[in-house]
Amino acid sequence: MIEIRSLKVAGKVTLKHIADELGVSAMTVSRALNNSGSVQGKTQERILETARQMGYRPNHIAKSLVSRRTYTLGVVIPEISHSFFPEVIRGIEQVVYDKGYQIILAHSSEDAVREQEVVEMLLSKRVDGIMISCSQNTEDASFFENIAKTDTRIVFFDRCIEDIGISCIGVNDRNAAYKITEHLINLGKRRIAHLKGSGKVSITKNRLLGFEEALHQNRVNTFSELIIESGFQEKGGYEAMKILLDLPTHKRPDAVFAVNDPVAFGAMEAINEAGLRIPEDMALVGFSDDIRSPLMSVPLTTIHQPAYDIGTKAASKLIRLIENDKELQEKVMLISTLKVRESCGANQ
Amino acid sequence: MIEIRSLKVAGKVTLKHIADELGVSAMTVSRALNNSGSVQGKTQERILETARQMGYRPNHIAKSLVSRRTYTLGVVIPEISHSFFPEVIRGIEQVVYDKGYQIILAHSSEDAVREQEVVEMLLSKRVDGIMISCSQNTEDASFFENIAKTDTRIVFFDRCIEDIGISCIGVNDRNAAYKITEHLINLGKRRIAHLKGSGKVSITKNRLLGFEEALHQNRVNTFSELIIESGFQEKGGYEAMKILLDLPTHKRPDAVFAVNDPVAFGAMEAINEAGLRIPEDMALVGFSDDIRSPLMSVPLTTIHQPAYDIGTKAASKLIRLIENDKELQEKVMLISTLKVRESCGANQ
DNA sequence: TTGTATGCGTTATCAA
DNA sequence: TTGATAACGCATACAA
Repeated sequence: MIEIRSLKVAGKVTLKHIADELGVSAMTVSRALNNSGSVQGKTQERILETARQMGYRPNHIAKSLVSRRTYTLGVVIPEISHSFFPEVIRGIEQVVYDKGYQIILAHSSEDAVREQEVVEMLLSKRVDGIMISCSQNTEDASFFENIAKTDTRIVFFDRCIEDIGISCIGVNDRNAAYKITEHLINLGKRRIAHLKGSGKVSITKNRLLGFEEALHQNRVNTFSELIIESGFQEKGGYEAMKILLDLPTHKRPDAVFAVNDPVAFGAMEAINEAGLRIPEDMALVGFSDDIRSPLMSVPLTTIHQPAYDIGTKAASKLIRLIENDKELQEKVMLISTLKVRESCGANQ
Repeated sequence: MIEIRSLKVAGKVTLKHIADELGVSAMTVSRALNNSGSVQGKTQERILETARQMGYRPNHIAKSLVSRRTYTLGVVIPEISHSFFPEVIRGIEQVVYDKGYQIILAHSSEDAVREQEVVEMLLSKRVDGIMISCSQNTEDASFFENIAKTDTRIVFFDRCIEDIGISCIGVNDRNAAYKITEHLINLGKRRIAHLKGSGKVSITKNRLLGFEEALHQNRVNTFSELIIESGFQEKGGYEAMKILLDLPTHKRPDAVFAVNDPVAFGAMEAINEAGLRIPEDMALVGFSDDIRSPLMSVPLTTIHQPAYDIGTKAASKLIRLIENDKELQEKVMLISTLKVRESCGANQ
């Protein structure tokens, strides 16, 4: 039983305090606490016990200053209220926790300016790495290229900037978009619209590409007035759909492929308001398999993305990049699956 | 135009580097960068320009070591896949971003052991404060009391430990539970079950209290075999409901009040599997107004909680506690509202 | 207005 | 096995 002379309030006890308490040096305490092996058994025991009693908590700030490692990763997401992202975070959390890291969660609110600000902040906090899914108006690739040149590792997930040598974890967007568009074609649709994303991010480009390719390969006409930019949020989907609905009746689409499910929900609302039925008057499909999609009054046909796995893959990739200098950048495309429900008209 | 002799890769530039570059002292650079006012206009300009060109990024780790402030808050949630929590986080994010703080997100996965571990880690990272919603088996109040004694501020939200002098931001659970139970009584229900939460957290206790009180005040019998612990997750709701369904037919409840919506979803599944209809054979209500609740095939009657506001209030309270020594602990009860949908049988 | 010394809490390094 | 010293990057306090 060791009596502590100066009982400190937890949270402010330092190595020095423990050292003074026991009449040893701070270094010895450090070594004992870190189990370096070079401390006498008896001394180590006394130190451990005293540290416990004094409520010692290592100061990771000081540790980080010395080690230049924070064991903290930044995660930047554009919109936490899309169910896809919390699920990705669950996956990330699982991996980083096991590996002894923490995450700082930052939210860009679909705004590139705010995105850069939060990334700068993460960099100032000296996170060991960053996982990011870009905002809808992210354009400045050089911003990320410059970061990639530093010793801060970075990995994109879902919404990537491609071809700048930074890892990207997502699904095969192009192929999936192709498949779901072809599904509409097989259902007899011939005037197919696309509510496209924004900016230069991968999913905007690749989902559009897959869409166009499917039309082309199946000799279905492409109508440029049926490709409307909607961004990635419900509101944008609603507004983009309004534009399509304002077309003369014979020019209206018979099917709509939305870049993601929230956009499809917005479109759904506009279609309902116009008094049209889904899928009879207009088929509608999305992408991402939002938690609400199977529950809508007309369940939404969509592409299921393995969000949790995207999270685990992104996190393990990032940690490997941090911990292993020889680890290479890579593009990981997980398997997505077509979820046929009712909004496409297949199950009538 | 200033020529930089030693172009550093961004992220590793220090005050000293900039100072050497310009032949001034590090302190002058520090002052210039912090706009302390005591630097000559010309010098300051040169410093700012050089810092920009060299890609200087302040090292918040070092700053924090000196200032003992990290401008980082820990947020501990039990289950990120309940839509309530991401919405709370959105609210928190909004406030902390405006005030210049960051958040470290930690996930206890409904496990008290993990909860303590992540809190210890947050403390080691010297967060300025912690917002926490307890796990379902959190029991150790003294753990939090001890933290409250230190200079790390702490605030509970939604799931609190009460009466230990720590702020709690939530809704009036007891009153809301009373109201929704009385609603069932007014609908003629007389054998009402409660799927109760777990542990010592506020919502378990208060929702049960409100439930019992409503029965009592309205002279409706309480049946102890109809109060089953379910925890807070869907699975627990499913299993608890199975127990009720195994009761002899005449002893089964005619209505069920679940401690939250995920539990109600689990119960819903069990009821469906048993071939019973909601609400005809058994009414069902929840609490929290999950994003899925209005979309279920039988939309769920529930209590709506202002999740976003709970987040903003919790964050502003915490920041005030951090920044103002005279700020007092308080219990904030926001307004919740009864959302009558179809699962209770009112809209038939 | 600018610079020097010192300390924040920890660890690497070298010496004893 | 233990200790003294310096360093991590910055800011406070004081001196010039």
